[in-house]
Amino acid sequence: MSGAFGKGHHLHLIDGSAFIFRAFHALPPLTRKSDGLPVGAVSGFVNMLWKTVQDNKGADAPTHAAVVFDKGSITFRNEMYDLYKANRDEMPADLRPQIPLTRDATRAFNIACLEQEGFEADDIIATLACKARDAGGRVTIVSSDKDLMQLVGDGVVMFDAMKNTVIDREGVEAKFGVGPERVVDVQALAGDSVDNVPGAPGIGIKTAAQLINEYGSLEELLARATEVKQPKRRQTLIDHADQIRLSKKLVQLDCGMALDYDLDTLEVKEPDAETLIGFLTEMEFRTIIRRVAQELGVDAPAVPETAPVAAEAEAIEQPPFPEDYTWIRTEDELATWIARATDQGYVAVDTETTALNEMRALLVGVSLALAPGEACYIPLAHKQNAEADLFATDALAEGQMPMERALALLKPLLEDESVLKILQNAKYDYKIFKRNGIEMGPMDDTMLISYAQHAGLHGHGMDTLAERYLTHTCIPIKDLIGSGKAQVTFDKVPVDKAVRYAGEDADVTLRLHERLKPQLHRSRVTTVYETLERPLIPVLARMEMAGIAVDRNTLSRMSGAFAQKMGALEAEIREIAGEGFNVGSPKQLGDILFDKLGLPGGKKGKTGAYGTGADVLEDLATEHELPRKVLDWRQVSKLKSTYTDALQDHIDPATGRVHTCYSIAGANTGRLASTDPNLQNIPIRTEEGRRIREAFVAPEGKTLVSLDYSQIELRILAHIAGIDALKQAFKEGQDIHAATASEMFGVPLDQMTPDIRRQAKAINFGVIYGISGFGLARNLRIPRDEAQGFIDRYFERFPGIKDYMAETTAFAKEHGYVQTLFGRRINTPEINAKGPGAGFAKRAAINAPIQGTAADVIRRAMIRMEAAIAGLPATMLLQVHDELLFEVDQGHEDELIARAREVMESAAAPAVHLTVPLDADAGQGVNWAAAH
DNA sequence: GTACTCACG
DNA sequence: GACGTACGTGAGTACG
Repeated sequence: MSGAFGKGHHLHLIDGSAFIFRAFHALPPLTRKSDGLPVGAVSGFVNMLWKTVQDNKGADAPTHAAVVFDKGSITFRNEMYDLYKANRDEMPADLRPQIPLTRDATRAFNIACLEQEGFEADDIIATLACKARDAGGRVTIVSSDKDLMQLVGDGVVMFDAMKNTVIDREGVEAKFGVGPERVVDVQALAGDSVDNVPGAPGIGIKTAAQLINEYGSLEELLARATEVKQPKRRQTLIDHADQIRLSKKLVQLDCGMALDYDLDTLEVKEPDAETLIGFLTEMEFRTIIRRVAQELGVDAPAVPETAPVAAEAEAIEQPPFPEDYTWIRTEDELATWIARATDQGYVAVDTETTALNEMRALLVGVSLALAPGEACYIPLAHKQNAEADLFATDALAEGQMPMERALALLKPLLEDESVLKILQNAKYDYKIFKRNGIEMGPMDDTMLISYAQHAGLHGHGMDTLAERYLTHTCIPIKDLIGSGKAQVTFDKVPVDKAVRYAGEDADVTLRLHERLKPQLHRSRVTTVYETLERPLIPVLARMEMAGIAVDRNTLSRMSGAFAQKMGALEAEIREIAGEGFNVGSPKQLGDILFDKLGLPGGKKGKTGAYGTGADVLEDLATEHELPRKVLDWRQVSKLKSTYTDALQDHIDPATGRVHTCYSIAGANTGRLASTDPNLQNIPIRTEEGRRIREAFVAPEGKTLVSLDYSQIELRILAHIAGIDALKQAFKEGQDIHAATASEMFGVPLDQMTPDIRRQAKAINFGVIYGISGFGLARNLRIPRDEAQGFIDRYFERFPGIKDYMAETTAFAKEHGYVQTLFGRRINTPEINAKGPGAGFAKRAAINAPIQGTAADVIRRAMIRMEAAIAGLPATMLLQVHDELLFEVDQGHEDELIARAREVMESAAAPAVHLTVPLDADAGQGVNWAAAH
């Protein structure tokens, strides 16, 4: 492509500064091995640049490209408004030295590198985009910065490299509610807390868009401000007209700045291999060197191995992912791999099965990895290709050894105490092997290794981890088994394809282990991983496999009764509403309640739909009889569909029991989560719902025993925040909510009323959740100032709580995470965000150490429980956050309760000495309702 | 697939 | 000084 820039040309403008900050914040700190220079942001920047270049090699490839940077922090905007961007934190010390290196990187890629003193990157991008567009070419701005959205239009789009999405005119309208040409008007009104653009106080993007759409433009709006109906808005617009005009100037990008560059100089050029490799070698980016060298068709130079500072060297040697892996067909071949694994003392293992549910899944094959790029797959139960063999689809495919022979060979390896088995989501494979007579151990789990370090930052599934830590995209399982109706089980997958997929899984798992395991130490969560995560794998596996007996007849009878009740309610509702409608549709219900019946109630934000939640209906129930009926219907409907119907489908035909699946790494705080089915939300709060627990039964001759921690989160709060009055109340075994009320309101305990106690209870819970006047007011249905008064009094009476909240928030802001008493880390990446997200993050940060510590305590109890009740005819079945449910032979209930209580009440020790006692309440009965 | 609603701690 | 708010989950249903 040559000649002056014009029609047919395509210019890519990459927002370099945004790239750098994103890289810096998204990646763990990485230093150059030889001298410790921080290079994490450079590494991320280079990876993103390389990815952008590679992804854009298709038909729509750019003919011209440039990376644009900010230069200096003082721009012409500061002359207009000295507070512009004044709220920006200073650049982190680790990032500063990396800035020039990112310029070097850009030049090494042979991409034009643009910056100009006194101008922001945005202005350079604006000027070039306008020029290119006016010359008849097309422009793609690689950025997700909303300030650049004003440039979108004919021939100009944005590309969000993170989300991989194109932002065009429609995308802008979705974000701002107006077209690109009015974006500055909306921004001028709404202001921007990130850039410290003042805007109009009290007006956000929503309101701004509405005003601009109504008046056509900002100028028109300001000129006719006196016509605005809402008095508050009108006054704001009149009072702050100058400030709004200034804001517009601040957000308006300069399309006509004098540039030192010409579009034609931005023509895309192939990078010079020597220069680029040279730069990367200097940076010691081994992985990317290899990839770049491969792409450019040159040999990758070896980066001299300097002595790593510590064992947790970051840039691990990573060979490319091979096209294929080894297909193990014979026992001899398998024996060779097993011998090598045994010899080296570790091996990554993965199983392929016919289902996600381990109770029903059948083993189809096993893969092993010994080193990065070196993995094999042992197919065991693949079916003959159905198309090739129409009449014998049950026949096994060629090239597989007998299942029992393979398992007999694998068993000694998998059970070898001296060989570490590395798995992703080990509980799954552990159960599969267990069902095949193999008790696997010892194990490492990359999912849990990631969770211990990165809870709160991202998910811990293999695809996510591979993408993030290996920059590798895994073969999607859908490519093999399809999706939806056409989905097949893994045994129908042709073996050659399965080899590639399964081999990759084991390979990725091994590489993730190499990458993440050494970092456990650095994050100081090794003990968390080793004492709170890993030991839970076999414990939970055994609980899940034990399952709990559920009586189908009880559920079935209840379903019938619920169906009748729903029918009756539906008839009544139809009568009252005067027409039939789907009560289960919030949309239709909203139309009936608010449009047809004209009940008071507003629309909700995002979708414009009416809110019809229980709290709304509850308020409406005083005005009309319909909402109450709907509430009743909803309750019954929920119980039927979610519980009495759905639970029946989860009864395993083989065991007659329900086997839930616990996810260890599901909840950020360290809590477990229960799925398929969720047995942690079985009703209890209403009498009718509670009866569902009667269907959870003890088999003949056995009893269900339940122990639950009493007020564990409040106790932990009292300990952490050092609230003597609360601690004393717990030590004396007082009713804690009554004691709180007594402290707060000065009411003696013997004169306590249920209502005062109820209010204190709500405050106690509120404190754990990161209280706000608004939230408490809503919960107690009292005026907001009254709620705020309660909170103020609470803090006055228990100043330690306020201190705890302030200290926790400050810690989170400084470190980006909070900790439980046992050292569990919960990352809080949003804590320093501006805007409404900050409130959420703050409350989550306050809650996480409390909820997380309680989660740690019960984990410790569960891990110790098996040994403590060994010898008793008892089994631990379920965990519900602060409750453990057991099944025990009749006659041994008291012994079980005594031992389990001892374990639970002493679970914090010796790691943590709690200054409050932990109490566990016990119950027993023939079903769960009776046992609680 | 997303939004809404509601079950639990 | 306004904004939008209780913390953490999973599942069923409606709807585009």
